[in-house]
Amino acid sequence: MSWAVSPSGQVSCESCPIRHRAVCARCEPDEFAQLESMKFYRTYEAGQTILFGGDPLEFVASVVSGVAMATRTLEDGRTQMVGLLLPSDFIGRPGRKFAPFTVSAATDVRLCCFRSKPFANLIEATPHIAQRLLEMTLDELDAAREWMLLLGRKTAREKIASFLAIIARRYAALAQSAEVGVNGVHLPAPQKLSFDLPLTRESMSDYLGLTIETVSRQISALKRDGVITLEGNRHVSVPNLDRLLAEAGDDSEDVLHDSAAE
Amino acid sequence: MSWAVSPSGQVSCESCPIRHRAVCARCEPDEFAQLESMKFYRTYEAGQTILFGGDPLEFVASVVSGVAMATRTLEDGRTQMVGLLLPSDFIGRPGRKFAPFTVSAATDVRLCCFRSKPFANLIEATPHIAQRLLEMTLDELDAAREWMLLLGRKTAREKIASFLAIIARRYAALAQSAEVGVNGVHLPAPQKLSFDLPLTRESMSDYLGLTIETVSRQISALKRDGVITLEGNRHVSVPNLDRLLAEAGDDSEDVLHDSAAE
DNA sequence: TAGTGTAATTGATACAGATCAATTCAGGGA
DNA sequence: TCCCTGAATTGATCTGTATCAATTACACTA
Repeated sequence: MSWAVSPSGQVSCESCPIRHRAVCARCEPDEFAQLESMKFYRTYEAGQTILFGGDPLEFVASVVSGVAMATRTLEDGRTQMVGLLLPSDFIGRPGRKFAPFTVSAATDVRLCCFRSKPFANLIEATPHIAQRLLEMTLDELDAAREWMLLLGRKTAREKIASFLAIIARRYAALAQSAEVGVNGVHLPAPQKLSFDLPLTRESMSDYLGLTIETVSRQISALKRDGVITLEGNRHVSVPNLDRLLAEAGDDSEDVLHDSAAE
Repeated sequence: MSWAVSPSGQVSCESCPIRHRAVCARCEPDEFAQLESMKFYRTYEAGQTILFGGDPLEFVASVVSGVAMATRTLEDGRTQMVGLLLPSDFIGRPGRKFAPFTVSAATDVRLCCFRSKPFANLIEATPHIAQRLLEMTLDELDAAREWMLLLGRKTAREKIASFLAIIARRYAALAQSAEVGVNGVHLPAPQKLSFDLPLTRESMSDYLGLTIETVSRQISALKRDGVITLEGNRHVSVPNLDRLLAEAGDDSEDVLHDSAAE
C-alpha cells in the first residue's frame, strides 16, 4: 500500500487512507487546511506503549495504520482490554486531562496527532468535527455494549467466534471504504474470507476476558470442527461465514445491521 | 420531593429536577422555549417495557425520575444489562432508526420525551445540545469501559462490591446536583452512607454477568463480613466506604477522579 | 391477620474455565 | 541450515460459579 508521503513522513490529508472515516471525515477544504497545519505524525513499534493510564494527555490522535489496544488493569495485574483501535479510530477526549487507560501498539502503529488544547479549541469552532466525533463515539458505545454482552454472557467458544466475526467485519468495512485490501484481508466471495489476526493469543485473552490457554484451546476446537482453518497461527480462513456467526451465538440478524442508517 | 407540575403532569423546564445534568443542561432560555414546546412526558410502572430491541425508534428521552435498564439478549434467553439509566440519562440516538436494545423500567419511571425527527433537526441547529450529548456519551463510554473491566476480570465478590460503590456514587452525584435527597439516599457523614438498591437481585445478576444465586450468596457474604448491613433486602448501609472500595478491587484511586475535569 | 405469589436465600452438586506444568512450534539471526 | 527465543499448544488438575432443588422471607390483597 502506498500514498503520497513527504520526506518527513507527512501525508497530505487529501490522499490520507482514513480520510473518509476518521474524525475529520466531514471537514471542508478550509477545515482540512487548519488540521493540516496542526497535525503531526508519530509511529510506534508493535509492543510499545503509546500512553500510560493516568498520565497527562498531551495530544489526541487518529489511528492511521496498524492496531492499538486500550487496556485497564487491576492492582494485582489482571488486565482487560477496553478498546480495540483500528485505522480511523480516535484516541483521546476533548477536555480530559489524564488518560483513563493505557494504550499500546498491537502491531506497528502510525498516528495522526493534534495537541490537545488547539484541538479542543478547533472543536468549539468546527461543528463538522464535533458532529463526526459524536457519531464515532456513539458507534463506539454500541460496540462497547455488544462487547459487554460478550464478556458477561457468552461461553469461551462463543467469545472466540464473536471475536473472529468482529475482526472480519471491521476489516471488511475498512477495506470497503479504502477500496483496497488492508492488513491482509481478502474477500474473494461473500461466503469465503480470510484475514490476519492483529493480536497475539495473550491480547485476545485480554480482549475476551479469558486466559491464553482457553483462547488457544477454543481456537483449536473451532479448527478441529471445521469452522475455521489456520495458516501459521495468525492467518485465519472462514469457509462459511454463516457457520461462524452461528457459533458466535448472536441474536441472528443484528450483527450486520442499522449502524445509524439513513 | 415536589416541583411545579401542571394538571396534565407537565413540568416547567425551569424547575425540572434534572435541569442541570440532562442533555438540555447547556441550553439558553430561547432553546428551552423550543424544547418546552416539543416535549411530552411518559410514565412507566416498575417492570414495564419502555422499548423493545429492534423496534422503530419514535422518540428520544431523558430519564426524569426512576431507574431504567437497557438489556441485550442472546437467542437462548441469556441476558446482559448494557446500560443502567438514572435520572438525567438520555435514551436514544439521533439518526438511529431502530432500538439496538430493550429498555425497561426497574422502578416507576418518568421520561421527558421528544419525537426523533424534530429532535434530530433541533440538534443540527443547537450546538449546545450536541455538545452536551457528546459529553454525556463520552461519560457513558467511560462507564462502559469500567463495566467491561468488571465483567471480564472481577470475581463475583468484587463485582457486587463494585456495583454497590457505583450505585452509591451515582446517587451521591445526583443528590449533590439536586441538592436534596433523591431515591432514599442519605449522606450523614463522608464515611457512613446508606441507600436503596434500585434493582432486584435478578436485575443485579444481569448487570454483573452472574446468576441470581451467586448475587445472593455474595451479598450475604459481604453482610456476614461486616462490609455492609441490610435492612429489608433493598436498603444497604455502608459503615466504611474505604472498606467497600477495597473489596471492589479497583486500582485504588481513579474511582472518584477526573471525569473530564478542567 | 391470614393467605398468596413473588423474591430471595441457602444447600448440594456439576462443570466450564483457570491454573500449573511441560512440550512443541514458528520465525528471525548468525 | 541450525539454533534460539518467545508464542502457542496441549495435558492434568483444581476451583469459582452455574445449575438444580428446596426452603424462607417479604409485600400485597382481601
